[in-house]
Amino acid sequence: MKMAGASRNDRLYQELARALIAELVAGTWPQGSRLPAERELAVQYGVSRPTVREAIIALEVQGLVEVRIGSGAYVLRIPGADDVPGFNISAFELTEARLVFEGEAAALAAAQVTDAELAEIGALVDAIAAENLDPAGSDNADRAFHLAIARATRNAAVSEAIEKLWELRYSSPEASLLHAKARGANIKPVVDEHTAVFAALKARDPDAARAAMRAHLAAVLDSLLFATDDRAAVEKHGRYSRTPG
Amino acid sequence: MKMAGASRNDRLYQELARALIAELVAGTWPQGSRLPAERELAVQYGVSRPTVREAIIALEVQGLVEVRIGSGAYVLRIPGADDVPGFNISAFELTEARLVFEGEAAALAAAQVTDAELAEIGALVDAIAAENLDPAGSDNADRAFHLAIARATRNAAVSEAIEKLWELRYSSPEASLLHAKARGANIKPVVDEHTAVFAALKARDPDAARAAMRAHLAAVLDSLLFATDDRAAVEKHGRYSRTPG
DNA sequence: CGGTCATATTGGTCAGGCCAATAGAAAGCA
DNA sequence: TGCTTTCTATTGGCCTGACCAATATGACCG
Repeated sequence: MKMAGASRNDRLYQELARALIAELVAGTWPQGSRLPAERELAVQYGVSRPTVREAIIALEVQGLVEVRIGSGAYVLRIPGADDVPGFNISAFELTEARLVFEGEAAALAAAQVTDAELAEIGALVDAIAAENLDPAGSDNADRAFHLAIARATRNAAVSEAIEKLWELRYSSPEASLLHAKARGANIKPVVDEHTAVFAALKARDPDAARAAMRAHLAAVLDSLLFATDDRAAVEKHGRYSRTPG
Repeated sequence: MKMAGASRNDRLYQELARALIAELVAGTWPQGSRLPAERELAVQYGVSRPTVREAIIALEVQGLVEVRIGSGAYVLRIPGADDVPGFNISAFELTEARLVFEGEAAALAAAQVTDAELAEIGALVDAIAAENLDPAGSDNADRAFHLAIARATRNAAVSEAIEKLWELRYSSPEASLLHAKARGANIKPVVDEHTAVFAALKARDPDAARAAMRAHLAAVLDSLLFATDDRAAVEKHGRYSRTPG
């Protein structure tokens, strides 16, 4: 199997799912049309039928296709085509907003976090480490980590607002694309940064938590800069670097 | 296989996925813990391993679990634990969140704001003053003032998140009720507070803007306290009063 | 011309197998 | 004793091949 954007350590079905989504975006199979049969896709992509099935299920769960027994898989929607709310928020804006907001959330959480939540967050740090071994892997653990901290503030409004930021990330094709592109550049540091945030929370030190979270997201911002040529974005950057107060 | 909530014409993996999610909700496998091995689940539920794999992939795509090769599937989050839309967000939580987030937004805006935006914001201060003369008046100008500042950050993600907070205010019956109740108690000061924020923006002083915005929302928090008997909420308050840094 | 039925196609599921990564235990070493 | 290395059982990843059920297609017949 030879697919663009693919990487090893990536489970085959994810690789295939990405390839199929790329085909959807490319217009190979228009909305409402039928995908090739599972057996056919298996031959085309050089994988087994179970792998094809797994990839199609991944698309199905995302609401991209609908499978009709005995008939085939039909395209429900093209990813990134309809998303009305997904304005054109750039990955920079998003990360800058997160830097500011999640930094404060971390500070609040440090003063509120319970032992149970600390255990949960600690486990997520490990999960992130595992997740990061795969350069093209998902960011589920990463997201869960940040949302867990937001929840630890005990303020539903805070966690709702931060969740909103993550939603924006996924609804903005540009943002999620650039993030994916930037992943491979900042692997090991990310683990240390998350560990630092966790340590500050564990110490229940609000200022340290804020600083650690800001440092982490500043690093993410840097990795985004490496992944783009947009000089305007580069210049815009920097205005969020300092710490508040 | 005998599972609650199952329906025919339902593919087996979907049925299984639902059952697994039910287990998650029931607490069978806590957050961070490992699910039974695929082979084991297959025996437990009387299905084949491919079906178990498909169900787990469905959970994985939804961000519920994370699969680590050679190790197992680990619970990332419990569905329904966090995704309870903000219908029960208290006015205190909301205002506390605004204090933190809008404070930072004001600081960012101070460094970015244009003369045109300053003129707009200045006009809104007057509008707020006029609005406050009417005890039964709306808070449209107030809202417009805060959103204008959010927009002046030049960061769509920031303004989206802050808009989200205002949406929560209106979608939460309790919050809007208490806000209405607290009106009238803090009329004149509110005008001065907004004027202070405006002055800091005009001076393009980020720290002053943050402080002014925080002071304003801290005052709102106080007026909310006067309007309630909830001692628990009163005690909870105060933890956001200090300025960061 | 329209309805019926046989058949090919397609997804659904299973069984069983082998490989690679992981993790925990056992053995070896300092 | 305590740390490192090695071995092995466990676990997920992926494949082959098969059979069943639902669907779609086209030939056949009234």
